[in-house]
Amino acid sequence: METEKITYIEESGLLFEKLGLTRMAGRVFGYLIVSEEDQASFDQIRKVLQASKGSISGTMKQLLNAGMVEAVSLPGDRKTYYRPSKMKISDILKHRMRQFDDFARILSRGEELKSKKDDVSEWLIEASTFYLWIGEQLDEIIDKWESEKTKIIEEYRQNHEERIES
Amino acid sequence: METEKITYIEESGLLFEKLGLTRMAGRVFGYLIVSEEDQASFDQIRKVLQASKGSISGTMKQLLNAGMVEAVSLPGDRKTYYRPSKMKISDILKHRMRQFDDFARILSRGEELKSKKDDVSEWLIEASTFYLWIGEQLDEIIDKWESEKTKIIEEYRQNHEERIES
DNA sequence: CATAAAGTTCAAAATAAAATGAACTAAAAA
DNA sequence: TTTTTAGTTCATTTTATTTTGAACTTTATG
Repeated sequence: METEKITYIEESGLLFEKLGLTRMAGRVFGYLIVSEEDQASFDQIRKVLQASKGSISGTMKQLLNAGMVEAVSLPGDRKTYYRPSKMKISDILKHRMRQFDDFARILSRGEELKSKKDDVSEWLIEASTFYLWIGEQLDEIIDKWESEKTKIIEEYRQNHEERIES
Repeated sequence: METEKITYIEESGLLFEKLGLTRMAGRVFGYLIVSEEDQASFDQIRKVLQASKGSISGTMKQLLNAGMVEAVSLPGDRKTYYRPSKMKISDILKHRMRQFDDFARILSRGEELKSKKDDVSEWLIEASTFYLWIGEQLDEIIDKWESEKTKIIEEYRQNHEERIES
């Protein structure tokens, strides 16, 4: 495998770690992305990433659970193959936004626990309202994306090409 | 301190951990929120949370760095006091959105590294465009929030009161 | 049915992250 | 200037997370 791709796989690992997932999950996802084959077998992944079966087994479970990869099985072949799932990208965002809901909730509960109303209380109300509101707005935006994405992607593609040509 | 508040502080710790920060940072933030005093001293925080000076020192640095708390000093008093910062709540969101930029970037770079263009490539283009686009949309929404927040908060407040009365 | 390949499980080992505590620095007060 | 208080630093310890590897389960195939 090309050095560039190996570097890429490691960077993906580091990013996943930053996002609160595991490094190995990032490596597997990165590998599935840059691999030229449609899918990779368990053992192929294990060999490329030089990890143990146990580690790959646990990682695949994580990724399947997060909906980031899909398992593929073929008739007449007892192996399991994996590929990046073509999940709705907006679902990842929606999922991540739940973190904001949690944050909003804790701010709002904090406000309720205070007996004295001061400017921190004001701030807490403002902040928790913001997250409630932004959640609603985002739902609308995501609907817009789903209905107009072909057009939007085309616009971005043209912009990108212009930049390359110039 | 009331049991409820102690529970709250611990829950805040757990949430911060889930968000990728430290448990202690969450506890300190939670405490500063529910404390009835305008600000808390270093040693007061240390005592309430039963932690070492070293731990509090490092945690306060983290929180100051993340812009979540502010330090206050008073003339004729060598202590440093801390309070939750009244930062623009939308800035926290903006900051968190950088994670999505990173994610978009790695998807897009993965697409560039593939020599074969297949449906994973298509998906990568779609996904990375989505994050670019959503970032722009969010900036607009945040502007809207900043200019209309008083009105929006008032609307939410009324809704909340209605729910309580009924 | 017996064999072998493909994965899973889980206890133990390795690694990483966070907290402690003691020695240190800075700055106000006596 | 000396003392005291407030906080920082950092090596060590504690705790939590990840990985390994060997024994086990499952499923296909001769």
